Formats: sequence, structure tokens, C-alpha cells
Amino acid sequence: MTTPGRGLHGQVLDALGPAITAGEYPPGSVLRTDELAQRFDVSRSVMREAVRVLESMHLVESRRRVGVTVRPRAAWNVYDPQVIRWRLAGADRPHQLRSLTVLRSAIEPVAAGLAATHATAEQCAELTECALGMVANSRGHRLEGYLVHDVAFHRVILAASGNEMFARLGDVVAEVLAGRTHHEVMFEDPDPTAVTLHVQVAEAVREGDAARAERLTREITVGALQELDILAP
Amino acid sequence: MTTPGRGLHGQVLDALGPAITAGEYPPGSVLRTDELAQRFDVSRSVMREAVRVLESMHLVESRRRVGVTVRPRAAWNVYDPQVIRWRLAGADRPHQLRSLTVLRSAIEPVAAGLAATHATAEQCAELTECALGMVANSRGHRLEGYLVHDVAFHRVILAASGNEMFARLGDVVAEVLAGRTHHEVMFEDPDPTAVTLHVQVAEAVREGDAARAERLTREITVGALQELDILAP
DNA sequence: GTGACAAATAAGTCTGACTTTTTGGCTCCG
DNA sequence: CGGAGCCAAAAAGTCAGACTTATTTGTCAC
Repeated sequence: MTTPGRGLHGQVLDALGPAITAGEYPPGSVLRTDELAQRFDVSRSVMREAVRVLESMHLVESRRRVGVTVRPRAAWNVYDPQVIRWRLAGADRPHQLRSLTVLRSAIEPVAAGLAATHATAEQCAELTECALGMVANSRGHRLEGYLVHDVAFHRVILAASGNEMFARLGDVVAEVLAGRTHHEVMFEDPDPTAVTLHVQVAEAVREGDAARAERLTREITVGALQELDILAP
Repeated sequence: MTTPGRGLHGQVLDALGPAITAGEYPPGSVLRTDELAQRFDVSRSVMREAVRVLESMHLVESRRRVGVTVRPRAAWNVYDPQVIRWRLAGADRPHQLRSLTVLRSAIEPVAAGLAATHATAEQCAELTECALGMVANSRGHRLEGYLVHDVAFHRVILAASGNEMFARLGDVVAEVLAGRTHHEVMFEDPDPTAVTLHVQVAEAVREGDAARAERLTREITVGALQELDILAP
């Protein structure tokens, strides 16, 4: 994904972040900067920078005379792409995947509706192209090719909505789709109904039919939710 | 809000963050750590910590031999509550408020539907209490009292949805509602229709009627959107 | 028990020296 | 004239050590 080791403090984060989000240090646990610095064999300055970042994600809280205490889950910045990635890599991946899929089911239909009225000609073209790519890869175990176009499709929809909050969820959706394809048990070929729905959404957006785009996208997300229920009821 | 000056680096952030999000340094601008440290009269270590936090928000990128460059808007972590607060305090407040209100309109109806099936007895009681408080403050310029209960109401809905991604938007909604009340021109008394809708949502959740809770909440958010269109078309 | 005071502790801050990477220019050769 | 390669400058990155400050905890007197 992003650059893994952007400096020493980044390497420390790549080790500490997953550990904390995985619950390895339960909420209330107290860490000490100096001890951590020793453990990771870095200077205190580097360690302090890492702690500052964790603090900005609300994963920990640093207080004088106390130390660095792990904050409860409810405080975490769960929208931080970094935090999402750490959690998806950890033990509560299924839980995380479900939360994100529910989020998608709320956002994407509305985004598609907006896209129908805001999309540029270019975006419509891209969308159609993506849908076409999905169709082309919908049979014969071509899951990777399918995934690429699926991700691109949803990215375009979110971007075309014209809402920056929606657009910023492109990465999240990408992670969810990738996670579903790679780690969850996925049926050999994608659901043909879903493929058709994507093509139809592209149509609706192109024709500027907001209501139809929204309804069709809702069907897609309902499908995604049902798929989750089948895999992990 | 949160603690304003949690250390020197926090004070630096409170100055730099708003400046960057306000577009005072356009994307591509290059800052140098040492120069910034001088300007804010802090040591380089403190300045570096501040830069690290800005970097984790994707507001800036630090590269050797180049300096600290401001990243384009599209890269910013717009879901970071801190970033939201900075932007709401700045010049593109109206734009930000609109984005967030659209986000609300997508999330809250779905959250309310989920709340209808997931809410505990306690949460139902809280909800009813909030709705009651809104009614009690709906007349006679009691905007502050109304706001408190309005915020609490939406927080409970989001929390009761049982989805952590939704729950985490409580702060965002709070900011939006507070912003609307304090800075936008608000009508003397809240819209009576909205008040009634809140009471009915509480009812629907209590009765476990998901579809009705979702529909009613959608009416509330549609109202919020229309209000925006009236104020800033 | 309660109050104030003192000691211990860990984060916070500053400074200065050093390292590493990147870039931009420069020369030299084709 | 143009490209390859080398050199030097610039800025971030790293480290070590000394010092400051806030907070907690424990103790002692009242």
C-alpha cells in the first residue's frame, strides 16, 4: 500500500500500530516511552514521534508522570486508513469487514444518485469501461482482473458524487473489496446478478437517472451484505 | 472541545493546522522544519513532532532535501475530527458544512433503521428523553437547550446502531449541528415539523419498526439539506 | 481522617553534533 | 550539442545527554 518504512518512526508504527489495534495491549495498558525506545532500539526522539502519531489517531494518550496509556476502542479514529489497514490485517478482520460493508451500504447508493447528476462525460466513459471490464472478467476464475475493475468502478462512483467525504471512502471500499476477494471464501465466479447491476448502474448514471442509479446500487450493497451473512452469520 | 494545548507541539498544531486547511499554504508549498521551529519559537524536536502529526493526517509530506510540502486537498484525511474542526473554523466552512450534511443524509437513516433493531432499553429511554427535551426547548428562543438535546438524540441513534463506524460520526454530527446553530443564520425557533419527526423516530425505534425509523430519519435529513439550499443555494 | 508538604517518576523540552538521502549543477566525454 | 556520471549543498533524519515540569503518591504532623 503506502510506503512501509518512511523513516524509523514509520517502522516503529508498523509494529506498534497493529499490536495495539489487535488488542495486544488492552485499553488502559501503560507503556513507557523510554522502555519502548529500548525495545525497538531507536532513540527517544524517534519513539516520541511515533507516539505522537498514535496519539493523533486516538489510539493512545500520553500523560505526564503516568506514561502512554492505550485508549478504549470507542475512542479510536476508525476512519483513519492506516488504522483500517492495521485492523484488517489483525484478528478482528471479520468484524471490521462487516462494519465497513454496512458503511458502504449506507454511502454508495446516495453517492450513485449524486453521481448521476454530477458525473462528467469522462467519468461516465470510465464507468462504462469499468463495467465492461467486469463483464469481461466475470467468468473463468479471473478474480484478479474482476477485482481491479470492480474497485475502479466504485472509486469513480464515489469521486463522481462530487462530495469529498464520499470520494475519500474510495480507499476504504478498495480495501473491503480486496479483502473479500483475497481472504474470505469467495465463490469461484462473481455473482452474475451483481455484474448486471453494475452495468445498469453505469447506464443509469450516464442517462442522469438518479433515482434508478440509487436503487440499483442499493441492490448491489444489499447483495454484499447478504453475502456476509452467508459467510459469517 | 478537546484540550487545546496538550503540550507545545499541540499549540504549534493549533496554529499550523488551520493555516494549512484554510489554504494559506497552497498545495505544493514547501516549508522547512528549521524555519518553522524558529517562527514558532520552539525546538526542532517539538516541531518535528508537529510535522509528524500533520503527516499522519496527510496534510503534508516530508521528504529529504526537499522539505515539508503541503499535499493537495484530495489527499487530506477529511474524517479526522481535528481536520474537520480546523476546516469548520476556516474559510470554506460553508462548503464543509454541506459535505458533512450530505454525509449525514446518507448515514443517519440507515443508522436509525439499525438502531430500531439493536437499541437497548436504556438507549430507547435516553432517546425518548432527548426528544422530550427538544420539545421542551422548541419555543421561545431556547436554541442552546434545544441544541444539547438534538446533539444527544443523534448521538444515541448512531451509537445504538451497533456499528462502530456510525457511532464514531457522533462528534461530526455534533459539530455540524453546533455550527448550524451558532454560525449560520438560524430561524428563531426550530422547525416544528423537525421536532415532531424526532419524537416519531424515538417512537419507531422503541417499537422496533426499522423501516419507519429509517423513513422518518430520511425526512429529517432531507429537511436539513433543504435548509442548506435555502441559506446558500 | 485530613491537610500540607516532599520525593519520586515519567513525559516534555532544548541543544548540538552527526548521518543520510536527494537533487541540481557541473564537468567531461561522445 | 547532448547525455552519463560525479560532486557538493541542502534539508530531513537520527542520536545522546542534560535539564525542566507536571503529577502522583506517600508521609508526617495536626
